[in-house]
Amino acid sequence: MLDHTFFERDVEQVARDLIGVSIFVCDVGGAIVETEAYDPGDPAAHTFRGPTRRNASMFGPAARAYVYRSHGLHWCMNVTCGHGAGVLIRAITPDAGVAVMRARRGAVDDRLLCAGPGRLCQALGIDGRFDGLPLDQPPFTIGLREAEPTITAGPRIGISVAVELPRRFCLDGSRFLSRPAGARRPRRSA
DNA sequence: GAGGCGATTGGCT
DNA sequence: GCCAATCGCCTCG
Repeated sequence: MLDHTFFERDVEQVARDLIGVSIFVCDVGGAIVETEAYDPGDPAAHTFRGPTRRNASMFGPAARAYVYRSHGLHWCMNVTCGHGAGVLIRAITPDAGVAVMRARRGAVDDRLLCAGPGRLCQALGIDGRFDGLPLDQPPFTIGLREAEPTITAGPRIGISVAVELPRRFCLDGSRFLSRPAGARRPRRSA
């Protein structure tokens, strides 16, 4: 189990070190394969302009969930690192509870079950009620990674400022990324 | 108080 | 490739 000191480090390092870490919600989940780092000095971050009602949990304790609604209909989850910094979890491998994931997501290709922040939250049943919850307590379970992964860094997805900063981290060779490592535009086929 | 827009996704052309 | 869905948050007046 990762303790809070893991999350209270440089946010880019946390984002790298989360690749390969398993995350479950009520025993549904898998290994993280794609993350993005955000901090308050970053124009692309929700916390760039200081605390607001929405981003309050990002300014709270580290090692908690920051869950926000995107485009009015999707939920996305970050891991908080304290002081307005956090790591967006963009994709995991569907390892445990795949039948539950398929039921929640509808009949889709398994590669797309958790390939994207909105898809991932839908598959794990994460919504606004999870905002601010500690990650080291139920319904969450965080597992240690088994081996040192090979990681590729590249530009983040879906932002309009600070687009060139290489703050997206992907597990090399994963089939479950929201789009290929290093790419700059959303995956089209789906 | 009003208007614009988004750390997305899925469907249609 | 383009665009709608959908609504809360944020900015500005």
